[in-house]
Amino acid sequence: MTATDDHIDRLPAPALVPATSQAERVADMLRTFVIDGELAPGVRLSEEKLSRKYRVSRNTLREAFRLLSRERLLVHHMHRGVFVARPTGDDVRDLFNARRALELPAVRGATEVAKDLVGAVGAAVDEGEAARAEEDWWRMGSANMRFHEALAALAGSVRINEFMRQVLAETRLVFHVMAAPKEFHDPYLPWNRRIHLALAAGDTQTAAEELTEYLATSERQLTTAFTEMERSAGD
Amino acid sequence: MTATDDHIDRLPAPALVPATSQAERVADMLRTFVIDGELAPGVRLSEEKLSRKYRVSRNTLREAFRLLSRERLLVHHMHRGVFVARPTGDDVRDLFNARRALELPAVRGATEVAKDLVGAVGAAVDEGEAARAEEDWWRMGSANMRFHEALAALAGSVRINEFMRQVLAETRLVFHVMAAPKEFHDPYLPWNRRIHLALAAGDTQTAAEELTEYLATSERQLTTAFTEMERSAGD
DNA sequence: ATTGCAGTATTGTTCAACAATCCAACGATG
DNA sequence: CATCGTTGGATTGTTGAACAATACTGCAAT
Repeated sequence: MTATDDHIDRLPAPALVPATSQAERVADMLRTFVIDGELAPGVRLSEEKLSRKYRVSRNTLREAFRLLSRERLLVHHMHRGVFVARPTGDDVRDLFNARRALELPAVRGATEVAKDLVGAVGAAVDEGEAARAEEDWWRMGSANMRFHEALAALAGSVRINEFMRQVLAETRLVFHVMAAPKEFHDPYLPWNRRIHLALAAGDTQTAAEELTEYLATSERQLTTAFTEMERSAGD
Repeated sequence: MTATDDHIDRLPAPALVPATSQAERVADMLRTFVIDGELAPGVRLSEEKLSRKYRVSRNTLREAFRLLSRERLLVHHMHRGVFVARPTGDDVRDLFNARRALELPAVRGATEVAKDLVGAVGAAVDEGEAARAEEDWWRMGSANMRFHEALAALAGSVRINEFMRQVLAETRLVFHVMAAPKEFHDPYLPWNRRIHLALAAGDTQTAAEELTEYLATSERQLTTAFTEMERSAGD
């Protein structure tokens, strides 16, 4: 042994050794189900059925529900149960406002930022194009989410990162409300490429302009589909 | 009765009639305790004692714990219990990064925003000065938080608003780690006034510059105090 | 068509029990 | 003296059952 214990200090922080609880595991599972669309927006999650299916007590299940409700993926109606969130047109507008507030400033300030953060943006684009080549539309959607996550990460705050992940998860719900996996992501891939190229070249101005258009176009596309949908549904 | 039911439609939305649950009430109470500093950072919250004191079952209490852990006000250590979060110097830096990312762009884009949002900013400043006149330092701190909350609200997203509230609540914890109520808020009041004046005049450029300085100064003040503190504590 | 009133199903909450784990104290060992 | 097992006690993790409170359904009455 050496005289000092410096090696110990270089080990990963204890927070990285999860030691996860049952409630968190269930929450993780449900979260992926919701994000993947296996649990459709609006469906009710019966405490009894779920607790029996996944062999956890109702109490533990309810702890998981609380976590996911705080993330807006589930909504809790008193004495009625928890439901998979069903975003409305107003939610879509709010989500895009939030994304503009997060992504645009992050891109604009990307000059004095570590290069590996920009690299992560490019990696997400690559991943998206690879998925597109294999016609794996689901993976393509994931890559697109990661792309925007990487943009927000340019701000350099883990809290912002977490919040952005949440916003994107909710955005994913929006896509599930109106089943349209391929056509919606398809035209945006080259846009992502252009944004990354501008970023890598240090041209944050162009990157921000492209992103602004991107978001406006995407929002318009979604909101029109939503208002159409809500008009026909809630006549 | 009239022929239509339009009056009904104008009533407040059902979400505003909370019908709150026990767990949420307990969470609300604990949240204010933490924010007000009645529960000091680092203290452990015993399930048994708290459940007996507030006449709720351990399970209900645990639901409340989950909510507050998600807000970073409490931290959950497996098999050890929940503790009031004790922010570190890294947390302080991250919090200020987040605030810069949220507040500065909101201020810069405040031109095409509703006037009442800017009005809310001014109201917070007034409140702060009124509190200062009465030497109510605690209320002054609250007003300062509301001021920054109002700044972030210029972005026009309820999700951003909620996130900002969370960030500010955590920031409040930082102040409790180092007990210094008055001296820390005191010099910032005139700064707030200048920022609001610039905003009201439509000079978002000046407002953003002032805010940038404000945040940098505040962060420097806190981080130096923190590193000093952590150096002496964890030698 | 609306209102009033069962009955039923589900959630809200509590309680008690046990398993799993951490922690502090003690002693053994080198 | 410092370090390392061991042991016992305290606290959390999780469960299952029970009961209360509430929402929903269907039907009868107006």
